[in-house]
Amino acid sequence: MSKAKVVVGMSGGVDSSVAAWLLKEQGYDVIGVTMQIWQDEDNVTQEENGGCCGLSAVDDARRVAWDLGIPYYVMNFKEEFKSQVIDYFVEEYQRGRTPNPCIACNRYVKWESLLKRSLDIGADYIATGHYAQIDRLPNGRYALKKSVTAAKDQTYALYNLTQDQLACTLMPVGAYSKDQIRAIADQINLNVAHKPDSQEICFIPDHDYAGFIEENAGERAPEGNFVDLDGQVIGRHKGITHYTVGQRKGLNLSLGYPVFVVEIRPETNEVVIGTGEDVYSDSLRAGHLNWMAVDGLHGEEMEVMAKIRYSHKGAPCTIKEVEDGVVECRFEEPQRAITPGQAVVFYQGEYVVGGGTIL
RNA sequence: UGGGCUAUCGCCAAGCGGUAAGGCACAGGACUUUGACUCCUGCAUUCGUUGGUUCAAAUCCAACUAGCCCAG
Repeated sequence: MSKAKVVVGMSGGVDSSVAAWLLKEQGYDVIGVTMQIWQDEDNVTQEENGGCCGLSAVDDARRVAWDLGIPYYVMNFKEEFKSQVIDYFVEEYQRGRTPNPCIACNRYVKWESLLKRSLDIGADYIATGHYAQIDRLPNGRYALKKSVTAAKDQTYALYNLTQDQLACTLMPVGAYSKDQIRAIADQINLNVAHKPDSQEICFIPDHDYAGFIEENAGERAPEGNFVDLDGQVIGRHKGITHYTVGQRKGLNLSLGYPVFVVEIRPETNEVVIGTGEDVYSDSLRAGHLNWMAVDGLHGEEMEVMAKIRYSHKGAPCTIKEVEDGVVECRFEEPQRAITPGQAVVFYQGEYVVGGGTIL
């Protein structure tokens, strides 16, 4: 009988490298794959900390695969990445929303496209170096479970995976802490053992979001008014794409006390400004839902912990479906900067119940 | 054109003869999958200008300049 075959998405970083090694140790037939998703072949700017998907990725990943003695391929996913992640990212900002491109990338590129091609070449599973675990629950559904180290947990960015995708996915790193992973990398002499963690959005290495959006949209977001909650004009803004809810820096507004973005109104091209208190709110609505540990609410209310952004610790709230495909979430305590476009992910205990996009 | 008032960092603003508070903004850094939040650091040898009094002036005096208000 042949061993189960698994394709590991290798970014060249410590986590996915160790994931590949762990799977090999566990007896899988491991194939390393690096997804090429955004670089221009000719314009190779090697960033220092290379994001999750930097170009340096290929060299490092190939080296690791060689060291581990596993076959290695580079697959081109630029088209998928462009249409599913970059276009989405740009359009959301133009609509005055703040997208989370990593979630879209995970769902539509890393899983949908990579999984399909992996199955095409005869693989049984795909695997990544994410800090998350997958369990099959008594109700038969697959659900993400938080990684053993809460600090590194990445379930938030993976809430959108489907049952089919989860059924064919392995995340061996989720059972370890970051320190353990680095220790393993050291033990097996991986040259990437001390590579810094990736951070920031991988396709905008220079952090110039507005410039990137302008370049990809082919037009500059028009300037407009900053208004206060009473509708009084209090200044001019540089274009809606420069702002996100809760933002303080870069407003260039000197009112004597700190002010923050409370709301972005694409219809009128206004950015609403308020005090630190004005940016708190106790409820939200979410659409584009994806259910995980359960298959829906079926008209029932549910008590969950909800995370409203990647770094949020989570807050208790009750959720209920208020119309088809839309869930309302009422928090016990007001939450800061609930931002349209960001994901809200619901947890019960260690498991991801589901999630959606904040409306 | 008379009379009065005010001129201190990009904005607001302490200071009232003893050698420039603070807030906001801004910049850099830490953190970071929101250019988010938060935190740390920096940010007027100089007080509209020119003179004068004094050991010592942003603080007192004079003139000039600018702005505001009242009178016309």
